[in-house]
Amino acid sequence: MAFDPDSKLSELLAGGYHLNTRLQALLISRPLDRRGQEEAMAFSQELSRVFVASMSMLNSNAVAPEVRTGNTSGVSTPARISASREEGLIRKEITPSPHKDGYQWRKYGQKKIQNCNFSRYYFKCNRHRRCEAKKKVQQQDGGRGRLPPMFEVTYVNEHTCHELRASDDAAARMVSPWTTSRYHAVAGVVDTARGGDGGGLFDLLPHIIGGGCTEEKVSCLAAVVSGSVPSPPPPSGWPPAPEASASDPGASFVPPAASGRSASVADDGAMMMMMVDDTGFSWDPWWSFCPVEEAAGHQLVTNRNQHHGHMHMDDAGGLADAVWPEHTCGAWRRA
DNA sequence: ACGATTTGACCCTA
DNA sequence: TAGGGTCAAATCGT
Repeated sequence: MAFDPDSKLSELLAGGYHLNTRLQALLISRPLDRRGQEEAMAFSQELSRVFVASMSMLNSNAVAPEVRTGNTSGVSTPARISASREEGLIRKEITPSPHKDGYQWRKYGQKKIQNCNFSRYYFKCNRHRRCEAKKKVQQQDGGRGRLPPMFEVTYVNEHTCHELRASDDAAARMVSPWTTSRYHAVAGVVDTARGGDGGGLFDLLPHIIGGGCTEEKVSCLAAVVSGSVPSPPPPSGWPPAPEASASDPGASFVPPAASGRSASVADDGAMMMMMVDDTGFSWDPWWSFCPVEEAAGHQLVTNRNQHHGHMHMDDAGGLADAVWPEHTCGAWRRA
């Protein structure tokens, strides 16, 4: 496939602009609590990454791929950057901090490499199962003594987790008519509240999502409905940790903390979240609402090991509107 | 119990 | 066939 650096750069910058817009929306929407700050920091980190990638692309346009620029700051900024226009988009960095790149990675291999004193480590992006971004980390020989060790990090494939997350989010709004109408109802309330002083929100939302309406619920709903769910989400803090609602135990608003887990239900049982992807398997958490009657008395099926939460529902296309309730029921078994 | 990591085996390619 | 890359069962950590 041909690689067009100009359109890629344009795409990158457009993404950066979009990120900034969302960061601004986050900053003006409400006073920032700790989680808000984490979200803002995640956006900021993502923006930094966009800048670095953009500069990398500009550099690669100006110089031959193997001509690298130096950096002696000793911080997480890549000391040297090179970019390849080969298919698969390979990018190399020499850095003292190979793990601080704003993404979540899962190690999937380690190999002793010939003529290298250190093993090579293999990582995959852990933000979305279908994100094909990978990286290899190889500590360089000669980094001993007083000098900090340096690592060559080879990135393979661009992150697609942002788009995958966004499409998951979009799919969440296209589920069953029941769900869609509930989304719209919540959206209307949230929009109304945002347009005004927000004072009516706590009065209205309980009629939609049930009693025990907490700020936690409202902010999460607002995030979902307004599309400001971080994409990609920060490494931590989203979904909010269960303890975030500890002050309101009656609400039991506990978002799924990990893949393969069932979600919880609001205290009247009107709302729940679960994790499904378009392959029919349960994976990263995303947010949706579902009539509790379909899930009551059921339990999410999970397996152990890397493929936690494997639960094949059917081959009817995953998240198509009409089959959502069916999928939901297929994903649950009688307790 | 479950997510993350380790690590030997296997696969692919030059 | 050797070496690099990936898989996946076993193990670890919380």
